[in-house]
Amino acid sequence: MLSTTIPSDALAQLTFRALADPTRREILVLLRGENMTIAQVAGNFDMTRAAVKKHLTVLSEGGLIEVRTKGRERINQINPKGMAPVLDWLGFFDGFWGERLDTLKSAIEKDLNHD
Amino acid sequence: MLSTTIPSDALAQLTFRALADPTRREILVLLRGENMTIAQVAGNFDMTRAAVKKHLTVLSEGGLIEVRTKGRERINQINPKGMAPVLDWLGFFDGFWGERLDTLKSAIEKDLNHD
DNA sequence: TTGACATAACACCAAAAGGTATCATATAAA
DNA sequence: TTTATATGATACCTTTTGGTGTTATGTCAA
Repeated sequence: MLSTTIPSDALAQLTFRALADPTRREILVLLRGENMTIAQVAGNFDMTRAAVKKHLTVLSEGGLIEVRTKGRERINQINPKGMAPVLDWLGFFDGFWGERLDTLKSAIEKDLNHD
Repeated sequence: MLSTTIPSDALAQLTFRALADPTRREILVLLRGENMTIAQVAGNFDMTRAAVKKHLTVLSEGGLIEVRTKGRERINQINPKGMAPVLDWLGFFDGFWGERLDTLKSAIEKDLNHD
């Protein structure tokens, strides 16, 4: 059965926006392995440090990373809780997906299997 | 446990982009209930048909909707399969996003069972 | 066939996004 | 203290995005 209330989208907007850029998603993949300073992140891209900093700011606004100061460095760290609004929004479609879809299901299943 | 292979992001880019705009997410919520022509979708927004058409094109490019012609009308219909690249990408972060993604997965799994 | 309607296909505009370059500031280290 | 380093902040440029308005095309119906 389909829900009738629309989830508050305002909460999710900044997160969706943060995820929309491939560089930012790549940064998340990097930070998944270890925390990094701005310079360390920038070392992985063919882009100025200032440009990387902008991406980090957007990620931070989207709640996907947290930044803590350590001396003159800024340590950027993934914030797993930040994905919650997106997952909530996707969850709104649960019933719909479940009712009709097979390809999506197999994608999810595949993921479940190699955990 | 963390995966080591980075998922192909090219596949997901158009989908993430399509989801990044609040109007487009709202359109998905609308289409979740019923299929609609462009005019019908536009009727739900304070925006010209042309503007709505652009959003529908982006959603289509992202694989999130499918359009079929019926006479002079274009019926826009949700394509749940289109969400798979996004869920795959999110699945890459299992260890981080943790329970919430698990919950989403189990909800979909549950739906699998009573098909 | 003719008229009404649903959409396509532009051209155009303003704002936002992604990027660079440059300079200032704070901190670690010599 | 002096010097090198890590970052912040600002200004500026270019491309993309979200939107409008107008005109053209195709299709249904009388």
